[in-house]
This record gives sequence, structure tokens and C-alpha cells, in this order.
Amino acid sequence: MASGGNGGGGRVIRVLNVAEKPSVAKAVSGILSRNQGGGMRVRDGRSRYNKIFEFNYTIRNQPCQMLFTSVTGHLMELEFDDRFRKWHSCDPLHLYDAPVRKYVPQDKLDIKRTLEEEARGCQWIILWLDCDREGENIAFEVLEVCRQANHNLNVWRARFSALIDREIHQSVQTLVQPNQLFSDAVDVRQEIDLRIGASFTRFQTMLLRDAFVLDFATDDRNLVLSYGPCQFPTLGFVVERYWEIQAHEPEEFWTINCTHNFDEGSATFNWMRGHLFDYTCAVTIYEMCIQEPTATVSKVKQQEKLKYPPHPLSTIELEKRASRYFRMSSEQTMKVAEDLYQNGFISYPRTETDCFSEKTDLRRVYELVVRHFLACVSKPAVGAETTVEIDIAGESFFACGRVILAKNYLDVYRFESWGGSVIPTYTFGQQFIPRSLTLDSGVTRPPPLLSEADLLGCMDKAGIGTDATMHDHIKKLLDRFYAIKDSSTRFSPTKLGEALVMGYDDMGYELWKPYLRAMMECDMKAVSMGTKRKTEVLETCLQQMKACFLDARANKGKLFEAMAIFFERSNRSSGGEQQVVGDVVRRCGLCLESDMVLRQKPDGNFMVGCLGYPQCRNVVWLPGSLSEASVTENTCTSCGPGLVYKIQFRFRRLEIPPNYSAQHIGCIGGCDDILRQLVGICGTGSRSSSNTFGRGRGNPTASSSAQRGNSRAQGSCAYCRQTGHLSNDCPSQASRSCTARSQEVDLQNGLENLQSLVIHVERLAICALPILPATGEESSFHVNHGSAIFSFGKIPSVEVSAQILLRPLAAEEVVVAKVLQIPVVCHLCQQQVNQ
DNA sequence: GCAAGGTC
Repeated sequence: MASGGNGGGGRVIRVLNVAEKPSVAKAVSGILSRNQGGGMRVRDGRSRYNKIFEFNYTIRNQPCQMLFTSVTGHLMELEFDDRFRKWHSCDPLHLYDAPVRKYVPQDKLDIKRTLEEEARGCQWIILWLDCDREGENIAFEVLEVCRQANHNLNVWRARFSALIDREIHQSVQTLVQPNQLFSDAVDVRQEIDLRIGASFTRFQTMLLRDAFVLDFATDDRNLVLSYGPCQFPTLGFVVERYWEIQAHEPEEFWTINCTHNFDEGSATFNWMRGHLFDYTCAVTIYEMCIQEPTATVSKVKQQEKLKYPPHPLSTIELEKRASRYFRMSSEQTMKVAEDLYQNGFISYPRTETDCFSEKTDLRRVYELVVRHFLACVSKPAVGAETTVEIDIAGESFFACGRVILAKNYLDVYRFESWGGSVIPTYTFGQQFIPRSLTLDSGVTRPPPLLSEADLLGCMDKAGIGTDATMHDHIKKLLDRFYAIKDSSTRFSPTKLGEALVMGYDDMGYELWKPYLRAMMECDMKAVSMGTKRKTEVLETCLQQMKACFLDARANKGKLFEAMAIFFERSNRSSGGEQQVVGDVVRRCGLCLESDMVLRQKPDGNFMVGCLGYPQCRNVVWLPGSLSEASVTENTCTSCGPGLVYKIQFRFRRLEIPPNYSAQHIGCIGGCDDILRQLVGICGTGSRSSSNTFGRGRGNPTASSSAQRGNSRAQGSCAYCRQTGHLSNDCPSQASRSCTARSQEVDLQNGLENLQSLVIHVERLAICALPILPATGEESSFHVNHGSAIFSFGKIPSVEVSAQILLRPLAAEEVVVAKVLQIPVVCHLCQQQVNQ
């Protein structure tokens, strides 16, 4: 370490030390002051929680007078400028550009004053914040406050991972500089979370709250329908499982069971085949067994089995187990853990625990923590397990028996058990006649609703929230009336929660899935590693989310439709008008039976839909920026079959780019470039699976709200959304890949038809950037493919709008990427995957 | 009245 500019020689310098929480300030001061002359003194700061410890210490031969205080987590918060704070102060869209500022909230002002006062009298500052990204960000918050009070501070960062003597002494002798990149990554997260959260929350609250009778809320005028990048995916997990259960169709299966009794006892033998769904097949085998029922022992295996104690308790594991064993909510568990920590019984509950108090306490969480610790350091339980296999008429059956030899850790860990079962002794080749041989039937059952432990597991796996915040997100679902928890701590969505997820799902968005958060996490990592710049990530992400927001707003009809399934319309809003039957635009090319007419939806968006609805769901959605539309008497000379009447459009000036005219006479038959471009820029009134401008493939009913229930389950096919098979086995896959192949050939043969390709990509995308990159311009965007993130590199020499996909890449998209010669590179292995 | 992240 360089010698401090204000230090030098033997003169004692004053060093301000700041920890993230009072307990760390106290613990580190205790370690550093031990065996130092003068001992340790404590005095109050302006905040009653954050004391100041004083002692002498020598850093690299420099005698120091150490002042050690703390903050309590983040010192600052990010907020919009005052003029954007009120909900009706601006269009929520502006929250993507509105100025934001960091400020010290009222309840942290006393800590700020302490820091300012103490910093004035010091030459050095050592930042002892936790060594993670949030800690680094807090370090810069502390620094900002202290530097304003004293410009000449010499700044150092202590890196430590445990509050043990050796590590603390070593870290203070090898001080480093704070890491700006780590802090930048947190700045990015904060700003994105704030802008997305506030814009979508205001949007959906103001859109839906007054439009429907939300009977569950006592005061629905003050209800907030919040959206957040963590709370919504958490809700998504709950809804997805709920839909999976709804979609489950019980299926009868058949199994053969065999029992054997003799002097030593009895045994139940299970059929090696498990069960069969084919009754005829099961009956045939059963009859074979009945005719030759003599059982011959074909295998006897004896082995020692160990049951291992649990791993040390992490915060999430503590929450899961308390929920499983005691049915305590994760929020309640964290409250108790916090209390135990405050009273000195357990170590800090929000980070991994590596020390345990010897004191005892009757509180259940404490008992769990202690017993868990004791189990961790105990020996595994030991059992002797016997497996016997028998043969009856060529069919195999097996039975297992277990004797517990030593309970070991199970003695102390009373929350777990290991059942034993005794079976008689069998020898190889032994024969016997079973006591019973039965053909039994059963039905498949759906998975259970998600338990709190399941939900925590899903969040943990998907990286939603941190160990300190997961329980908050779960509680938020309950507080917002998005989900309920039943008496067995299992979660199901409320009508509101289901409607919101359904609405976004019908738009084709996966805003309720964890991919967005995963992508943000990926970007944050890139910022903290220095491979991407903070401004670049912020700009890209917010631009994409703004486009997504615009698109969601243009498709708000889908949210309306989903809400209307569950709730009565309210007379408080003006959105309840009936749809008017409009003028005929053309004959429907899908059902060939009805006319397509121009209509304005209750939410204001325009569409050209088939009068054969609901039997025929052919629809063409028009740009979201339309204020008026009327069918003219002019017909298009290039589109067909049959007459296609042109439409007079009037667009909202502020919602279209300046180089487009607000008045336009256009055609929906597919020839109109201007209309197509405006759809690309402004989005449409819907993103239903029906095609835009009547092109491309479309399963006209795939995402219809009316089909809900059976089509959304996790177990349903990702391609056709039908149940009964997964995407791997999709019967439509064969024809689908043929389509993809022929399309590939078509496209390769005639890349002049690029417009349809652009539309094709758009239709599949979750949200489209409104800005078209210039031809050949370098750009990049990400694609989440299963668990891997792909990035599209150079935009090829065609005009195609950049996309951001928040879901796995479909086969057709891979073809599109291939045809466009877009390299798809795996972020994880850096290999090109579509060569 | 919005987010998520610290911690009291």
C-alpha cells in the first residue's frame, strides 16, 4: 500500500472506518483493538443504532487513531425528480427518460451527519462494507457523503469475507481501492428496476383499477397493481403451476401387486414395470401370472446404506425448512431470525452461518438452527438394506427391507426420519406361492400447488431476488392480492394474479417469466467485469424496455380481455362501450365464408376482424397509434383475392415519427409498406397469434383467452400449446420442420421478399425495438435459449428490426437467423451455435 | 400510491 498523503512519518493519523451494519463495526473494532494500547472506547453518533468505536492501531508501521462507525445498508435511494413523482404528473412512458437522482432519505440523515462530522477530522477513510456488489455500491454512497465534507480524504477499501482475527488483520494491512465497476452494476440494476417498476405499475394500475369491479379490495380506489422484475416472475411460478394442475387430465393405469406371508413375516412385492396405461396388455400379463403363480427368488442384494445429515443452513434453506417443518412463512421466519440475531443467539441471518451460540432457547427457529448445526457435525445414519427380486411367469417383482443400525444425526435432528421395514429372509432360487396377486388400478394425479419451499426453490434456481429479499417478494404477492396461501402453505393465484399473467401471456410477452431478470443479471455481471459499460447497458436495456412498454400499451386490449374473464366491468370508467360492427374491408381469406370488417375495440385500438368470430379468429391488428380509421370506396389494385377496400387512417401525431404523415390511405392486403413500418414502430392493438397483414403461419386460436386452462400448463407443448405431449413429441413438429425447411429454401431462393421475413421475425418476437439499425450496422441483442443466453451480432445487410426475445428460440427463428446469416453465439461457451 | 436492494 502506498503511504497516505496525509500520513507520513510517525505522526498519528485519524482514520474513519465505515461498516455496512453496526454489528460488523463492533466486531471488527473488537478484533483490531485487542492487544492494542489504550483498549477500545465507545461513543454515540447521531444515529442511536450506529455507535462509534475508537482505538489505536498500526497500519504498515503507520500509527493510526481509528474511528469505527457504520451505516445500515444503503445510505441512499434512487428516485425520480420531483416533477415526475406524482402518478398523474406525466405519461408513464416518460419514466424511461425522466431524470433520476440519488438522495439520502429522511431516516438516514442522522447517519449522514455522523459521517460528515467524523470525516472532517480524519485523513483516511477505510470502507469495510460487505464484499459484494451491493456493498461496493454502498461504499461509494458513503464516499460521496464523506468527500463532500472532506475533499482530501485518502480512500481505502478493506476486503474480508469472515469476521475472524487473521482475516481482519490481514485485510487492513493489504488495503485496496474500491471497485467502481461493481458499484456501477448496482447503479444499473437500481435504475432499470425503478423505471420498469414505476412505469408498468402506474400503467396497469391506472388502466385496470377503475375499469373493473375488484370486489376483494375494501378500497379498490387505492389499490396498487404493481409490476416488478422480481415480483412478477414469482407470481409467474405460482400461476404456471396452477395452470399445469388445471390442464391435468387424469389417466387410468394398471399395476400388478404381489404379497407373501410366512412365519417370519410378510413382504409386498412391486411390479418392476411400475404401471401400464394399456388395460388389455396389463390383463394379459396378469393372467399369465395367475396361471403360473409360483415365484422364484432371482436376486437377493444386501448392502449398507447411509443417510447423510443436511448441509449447513443457508438463509434460503432455513426459510424452506421452517416452512416445511413448522409451516411458518418465510417472512415470519426471517423476522424471528432477525430477532434471534438482535439478541445475540444466532449469527447474521442473511448471510451464510458459520458460528452458533451455545445458549438454548425455546423458540422453534432457534431450535431448528441449533439442531441443524448439531446434525451437520454428526455422523450419517446407517441402515442395512435388503432388495429381493422374484420372477413369476417371466415377470419381475421386487421388495425392499431396511433395518436401521445407527440413527446418529437423526437422534438430534428430529425433523427428519428414516423409515425401516422388515421383510423375511429370502435365498436365491427359493420358490413360494404368493399369498395374493392382484391387478390394481390407479389414476395419474396432477402435481400439487407450489409450497413456500417450492416457491423459494424456483426463485433461487432462476435467480429471482436475493436471499435477503425472496421472502419480501412472496409477501408482496399476498399483499397485492395476486396470490393466496392456503392452510398447508401452498400458493395459488387469485383471479387478479391470474388475469394479469394471462393478459401479458396473451400479448405474447414473457414479462412474467424469469428471463428478463436473468438477462439483467447477465448484463450486470458484464458491467462488473468491465466487458460492458454502464451507460451502454442502461441505454440498451431501457430502450428495449421502453419499446416493450409501448407495445404493451398498444396491446392493452389483451389485459382488458383477460380481466374481463374474471371481473365485472365497472361503470366508473368509460371503457365499457360495445364494439360496433364496422364496414367490410374484404372477404376473409381464412374461413372463406365471412367478411372481414373494420372495428374499434373498447380500449380504442383498431382491428379488421372476421365476422365469423368466434368460429373464425382471423384478424389484422392495426397500428396502436391510430386515432381514426374508416373504410373508403377505393379498392387495392394489387391485393386479393377478391376486392380489398382501402382504409383512411389518421394517426396520433405524437406517436409516429415526424417523417410519417398523420393521414394515410392504406391497404391491409399486404402491399402497404407505410402501414407495416408503423406497426413495427408503434406496435399493434394486439399481439395475438393471428397474423399481422394476413401473412405467415398462424394458429388462429392458440392464445385465445377462451381456450384457457388446458393450453397453458408447463406440461403442455411449447409449440402448439396442446396438452398430452411435450414439444419434443409434438405431432405438428414434423410438418412444422418441413414448413421451416421449405421456408428456408424459399428465402434463400428469393431474399427479395425480405419484408415478409421482417414481419415473420416481429411476430415471433416478444418485443421489437422501434429503431431499425442502419444496413450493416454493428448491433447486438440477446436471445435466451433454454438456460443459455445467445447474442446476435452484426445486423446483416437487410433492414430487419432488432429483437429481444425473452423466451427460448423456436426452430423457425433459428432458420431465420441462419438465412439472415446472423451469427448466434452462446454467451456461456462463446461458440457459434448455428454454423 | 410505483421497483429491488441494503438493514434497524
